[in-house]
Parts: sequence; structure tokens; C-alpha cells
Amino acid sequence: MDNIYEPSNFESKIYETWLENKYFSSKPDHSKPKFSIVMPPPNVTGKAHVGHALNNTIQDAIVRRKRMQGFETLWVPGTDHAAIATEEVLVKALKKEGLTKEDIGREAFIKRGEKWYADYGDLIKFQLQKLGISPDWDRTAFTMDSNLCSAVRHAFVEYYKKGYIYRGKRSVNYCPSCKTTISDNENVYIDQNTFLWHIRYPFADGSGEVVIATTRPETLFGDTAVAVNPKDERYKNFIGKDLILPLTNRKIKLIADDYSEMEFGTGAVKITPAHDPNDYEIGLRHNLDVIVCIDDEGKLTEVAGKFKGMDRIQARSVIEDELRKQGYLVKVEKYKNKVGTCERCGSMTEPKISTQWFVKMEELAKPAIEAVKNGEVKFIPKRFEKQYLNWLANIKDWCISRQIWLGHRIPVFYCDDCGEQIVEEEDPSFCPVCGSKNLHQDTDVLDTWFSSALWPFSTLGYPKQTEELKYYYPTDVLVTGYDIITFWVSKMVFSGLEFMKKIPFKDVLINGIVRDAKGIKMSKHLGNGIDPIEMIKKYGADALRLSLINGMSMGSDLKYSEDRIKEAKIFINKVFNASKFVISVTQNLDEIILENLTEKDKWILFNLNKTVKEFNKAMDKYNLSGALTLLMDFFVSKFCDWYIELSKIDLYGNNEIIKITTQSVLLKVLTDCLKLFHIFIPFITEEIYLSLPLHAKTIMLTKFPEAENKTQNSKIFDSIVKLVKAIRSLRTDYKVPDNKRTNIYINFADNKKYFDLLAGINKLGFGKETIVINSEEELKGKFAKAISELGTVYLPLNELIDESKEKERKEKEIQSLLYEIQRSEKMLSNSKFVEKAPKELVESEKVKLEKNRTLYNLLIKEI
RNA sequence: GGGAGUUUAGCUCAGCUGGGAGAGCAUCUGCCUUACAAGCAGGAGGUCAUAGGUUCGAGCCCUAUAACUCCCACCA
Repeated sequence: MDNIYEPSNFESKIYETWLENKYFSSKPDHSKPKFSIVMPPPNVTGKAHVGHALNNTIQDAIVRRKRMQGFETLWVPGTDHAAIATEEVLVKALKKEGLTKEDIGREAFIKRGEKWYADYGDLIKFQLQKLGISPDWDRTAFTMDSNLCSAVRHAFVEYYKKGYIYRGKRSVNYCPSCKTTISDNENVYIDQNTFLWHIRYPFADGSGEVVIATTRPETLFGDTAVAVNPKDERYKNFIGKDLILPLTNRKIKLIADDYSEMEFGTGAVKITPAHDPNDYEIGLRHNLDVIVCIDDEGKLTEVAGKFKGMDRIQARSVIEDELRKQGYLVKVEKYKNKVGTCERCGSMTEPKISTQWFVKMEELAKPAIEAVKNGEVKFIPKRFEKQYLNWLANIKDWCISRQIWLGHRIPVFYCDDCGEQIVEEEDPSFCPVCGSKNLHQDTDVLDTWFSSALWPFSTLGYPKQTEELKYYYPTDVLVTGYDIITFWVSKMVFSGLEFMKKIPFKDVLINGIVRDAKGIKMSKHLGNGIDPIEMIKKYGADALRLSLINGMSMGSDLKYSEDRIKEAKIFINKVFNASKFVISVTQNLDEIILENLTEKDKWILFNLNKTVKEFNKAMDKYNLSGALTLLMDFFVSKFCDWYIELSKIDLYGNNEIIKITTQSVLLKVLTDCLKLFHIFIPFITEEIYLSLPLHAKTIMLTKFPEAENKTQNSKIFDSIVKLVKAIRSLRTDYKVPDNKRTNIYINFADNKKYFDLLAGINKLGFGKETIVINSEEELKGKFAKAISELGTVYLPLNELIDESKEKERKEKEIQSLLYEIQRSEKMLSNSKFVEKAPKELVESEKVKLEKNRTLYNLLIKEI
């Protein structure tokens, strides 16, 4: 082991050893309980970010513990092809070359896609490996792998044959810039300052007019009606009359529909079925024509007459001018509303009526709702269940077709001769109806989530009924961010229930989003992101991992900055140094012998056991941060501060038995701590572990510490701690610098003399010599005095002693005791407290009161 | 418009089925004590957002209020 902590010296080396020895791999083993988990696949669009680091660190901690606890543990890694995002990146890259995807053609474009998948897939794998995570890399999956393709194909065919998949006309969000349909989730609404245009629509018979209010004057050319509320007195008598659509000579009807709100605008709304989802619905109800006035490029069509070819947004002001010129414009008022934009490119999306493929959701959603309601699938924290349930309860049919090239192509074939639709597991070579060989495949691809939805079982071999699938499915826990509960978690649940007839995972552990120090979401755009690989280079993977778990609360966002990693590295350095010490003093030890335990040994072993117990309890509840805090606290505040310091006396002493015991306890405590720490900081713990005088081949496969019932605490060690602290406080009160040693005199409260503890008290209390006295009268000169449970300590500070200050100090002490005593008395004299409070509590209150009274009585004599 | 979350020390956050307000960082004081100055020892710092209520007892439970954050929803 190095003399200083330098993670770059060993992290990569250790990881290679783990890989070489296949410690991460798992095979079905029916003699053991299994634990399985699938990694949420990062998108292959770019590098891994801190969010991935957090998500994977959590999974790794869970997985490493389970593996050490003896479970046959499988963690399946992988990546997602993220078709839309990847296609966008590729198109941009092409643009730099002065090309479009149409220029190179579908086949060549897909080839490029495959190259990209391979490159970025490798990059992400490399990055995750730097983090030290332990998935079974031999099982690395990718949503476009051939076996995953067959899972997708199989699922599609099953859905289709059961009648869940249908083709229909719907209003979908369309991005004219990306030239594709996007899902509701990818359509983000942003606030915009716009206007409400009030436009005059005259009646055809010249009997007047109706003024409508709209935020989209450019869609006027697609209007096929004007709607008013049937209850609206202002328009009641005109319903059914024809209106002249301004700028055209087209006649449209004034119709009545509840959709129109009387209070809004003028109470009259223009209806454009082709370009508004609500209007489309109204159009269906009233049998209106659908007139497309904006094309797929976002440009006005020929129905716009002389405005044909103009961009939809630019056309607005031009149309406004024209309306004004012709006298149709009543007024323009400022208005704030929300407009849908494309998550990827930011352009304004257009509602578009088009033919798409859908999955019927109503039936599929029911069991998925039930699985969470009846507790088969649990969310941690529980509050996220609401988000899930609420979404499924209001679910609409799932639009699964995308007008892009990358991804799983929709496996539907059409016969050019008879029009038959063919959906089979294998590509057809002729039409089963007319026998024609003129077939063509649907040009759309599937929504990326269609393949992600199958992830928990497609990665295990589905649709083949593999050994793995039978053994590892359902998985035990899914760790993911709350941002994809609706469109990923929910889809996996209903897909699992549909195709596997079983839930895909039992627990859904939700992690938060990593934000910057100001709480702003990290993004490439803002440049406020933290690159995990940079951080690993600077501070080591362990420091990065520790900083992510420390202070992290499940489901809550994490404010994160480089300072946290620095702090984490400092802590690991402490572990490193303490270990270095233990290793240096236990070299000759060839067996751990936990006999002839002294007080300090019992005390530390008891506290270790308590820590192990609470650590496991916290981990079982997925409280990773809580478990870590317990462990860090034990390690520093108990093991380092007290035990290691005290051990030096016995290690350098003459008693061989005590020395061996001390060495054994040091090694035992350190080893167990390393194992507990290992799940969070795997590298340093392995590095240290392999340097221990007694060790196995790897810490990774050692048995995880379990709490025992038999350990006994030292009865007096806690009192010693209090006594030493009292001595230290006395010294501080009198401003005795730490390098000035004084004698310590102790008058023990009971008759025991605890001679074997004196050296320890002396060392920890900065004493020159610690001497037991039987009576205060034995002391000469002035001294400072502190009374504790164990006895009274005296520091002969002679000239430093200030009588009035000493009195003041004692009075302060008396005051606080008095406060405590009164508090206890008040509680105990309250009959309702004694009656209703738990017995142990009442009892401990009584004990406390007694102790405080004794101390009080001793102190009061001093004044 | 609906829903969720947060509010505790200067900062970041813990705080279990209600039972004496905690940690880390920062700050102040002292100390190079043979694992660690990236350290050690000691201290200071809080009306637990506000107002009510339940209770013998509330940071925790209930009801309002305020501020901030996020999600969902078709308001022209």
C-alpha cells in the first residue's frame, strides 16, 4: 500500500483484476437465493453525466451488498438507442458535412447510426467502468441488439394479434424542424408573451358579424367553422348561419359547442380541425372538413393563397397587416399563454392530424394500476406512487410510430396489389391473400420506449424462455429517476404483466436529479454540469461515489458541487490513514483472537455490532445515506478518536496477551468497517483489504457483516469517555494549551480503582501522570475540579486557578443540572406521564434524575 | 386549473412508531501528541417558515397561511 492516498495509483488496476476474475458475472444457481436488477440504460447520445454516476452508484451499493450477503446477484448493464435524440445528433453531424439524411439515404444513414451506437456504447461502458460499478458486463445489452429486436418484434406481433395495436388518425404533436411526430412528454409547454387577435367574421348574408379571438391568426385558412357556446345569449339566434372566412371567399358555419367558453375573449372561437386537437374533436362531432393550411415544413399551403410557402410564424404579422388593411382586424391585445415546443430543438410544435400506430391502453393499464395498489410493486419513497397511478388512470392510447429512420422499424408490411396488412414474426415474402410479391414495409419506426418497456425481460433472453429468464425474472429492484416514472416505469410494468404475466420488479427506488450548487438543473446548454470522469481523475472514483451518497435523500434532488467531492476525498484519506496504522501494528498477527477482552475492546466491539445492525437495517430500507452516516460516525468518532488512540498504550506495552487482543480487535473492527464501506467506496477498501495481514483474495466476495446478539458493552467505558471529556473541558476553560501536560488526580466515586484505565485517561486527558487519590485532602495547592459519574478529577493548576472563575464554572454546571432535575421532576410528578408514557421511558427518567441529584449534591457542597 | 415536494445552525442536509434540537462544511480558540495539519482537542452558533389545534408532552400528528421548487392538464 502507498504511503499517501493516491487513487489513480490503484483504481484502474483493481478494476482490471475484478474483470479478469469475473467477480461480477452471475449464472443461475438454484441452490442460492437470487438478487437481480437491470440498469436503466443510458442513452447512447453522449457521455455519461453525474446523474448516471448517482444512479449507478446507488445500484452498485445495493448489488455489492447483496452479493456479499450470499445472493446469486445479477446486474444487467446496457444502453438505449434513443432514436430521436441520436437521429438528431447524426443529422447535425451530416449538416456539418453539407449533407442531409435524404442525401445519403436510409440505409447509409442507419449504417452511420450503428457506428454511432458502437462508439458511444463503448464510451459509456468505459465511463461507467471508471466509476467502479459491478454489473455483469458479459451480458451488456443494447435496445437494438438482435435478441432485443426479436423481443420487440414478438411483442408487436402479440399486441397486434390481440388487437391492442391499431392504426388511426389522431392529432399528434409534430415538430416541423425535426420533421417528426413527438410524444406528449417530448412536447414541452413554455410560457410566451403573445397577442390575442380579435378578427371580424362577417355573416354571408351581410346581417352582421361575429368577432372571434385567436392566438393563431395564421391558421385562419384552415378554419371550417366558428363555435359559440349554446347557452350564449349573444349568439343564440345566429347558430347555423354562414360566415365568410376573411381573406378567402369560403363560407363556414357558426356552430354551437360546449367547448366554447362564454367568458373567454369574445365567446366565439374559430375551429381549425387540421391544426388543433380540440378543434379536431369538434370537427368530428360536427362533421367538419379538415383543411390543412400548414405543411410538414411548417409552411402555409396553397389554401393560403398568396401567402403560400410562408413560414407559419413569420406569416403572422403579414396576415395581421392584411386583415387590418381589409378591415377585418378589430384589435390586438397582449396575452400570455403556453406554447408547445420540441424538447430536442426548441421549435414550436404543430398539432397535426395524421395516420399513426397506437397501442390501446385502457385494458393494459388496469393490471398495472392494480399491481401498485395492492403493493406488489412498491415505490420508495411512497409518494411517487401517486404520480404513477394518476398517469395511468388518465392514460390515452400510446402513439408508437415515429417518422424517423433510426430505431425499430414498424414490422407491418403492405401488399401493393391488394392492400393487405401483414404482421408476422418473420418478414413475409408474399401476400397471404393475393400471393403478390409486391410488398413494402411501413416506413415509420417505433417509439424508443417500446423497446425500453421490455427491458427487464428482453435483456434476459425474451422471447426465448431462457434459463436466465426463468431464474432472474422478476427482478428485485429498479433504481431510476422520477422524471421517467410515467413513460418508462409504467410501461415496463404493463409490458411485464402482459408478456411475462408477472411484475418486472418488486421495488422501484427513485433517485433525485443532480443539480448544481444553486439548485439549477445541470445541462450542456448552461455549462453547469460536472463531468464525472474529470472528477474521477482529480479525486478518484471512490470520492465521487461517496460524495453522491453522502447527504443524498431518496427521491429528493441533490445540490452538488465539487466541494462535496473534496470533502469526500478528505474522509477517505482518514480511512486510509487509520488503516495504514492498523496494518503497521498488526503485521505479526496470524489469527484474530477475541478473548481476554478489556473494557475498551468490549466497548468498541459492542459499538461495531450496533453499527452493523443499524447499517443493515438502513440498507434494507434503501436508506443508503443513513447507513453511510452511521458508519462514518462510528469509524471516526468511536474507532479513530478513542479506540485507536487507546490501543497505542497496549500495543507498545509489555502485556503480550493484551497486545494480541488489541491487535485482533483493531483488525477485526477495521476489516468489518472496510466491508461495510466497500459497497460505497469499492476501490480503496479493496486496496486496503489486500494489504491486511489476514485477508482473502478479494473483499468483494467476503461475507458481509451481520449483527450478533451476544456482544456486551463495557459498563464503564462510556463513563470514561465522559470523564476524559470533562478533563479536556477543564483544560480549555483554563486555557491550558495542549502541549502543556499536567498531573491528573482522580477520586473514584465507588471503591474500585480502575488502575488499568489510568494510562488511557492520562493519554487522552493530556496528563503528565494520572494518580488515584482517596480524599481531596491529599492534594495541596490550587486545583480545578470536575465531578463526573465515575468520580472527581482534579487538575493542579496552581497559579492558573482563578477562584471566582472556578466558582462561576461550578455555578453554571449547577444551573444546568438544576434545570435537568426540575425537568425530570416535573415529568415524573405528572401522573398522566407516569401513567401513559412507555415504562422504559419513565424508568430511564428516574435513573437520570437520581444520577443528576447525586452530582448536584456533590457540586452544591463546593460553593 | 389539479397534484406533489420543500421550509431545522452562516451553507448542505439528517432527525425512526410523538419522549431532552444533530452531523459535515464554514467560523473562533489551542495544539506538528510516533495513522492522518487533508489532522487533533475544545467552543460559539437554532422562537425547527407563520398562526391555531390535538396531547401529560409536538421539529414530528391535524387545520389554515406564506414563500420557493417540481410534475400533470386541450383553455381559443
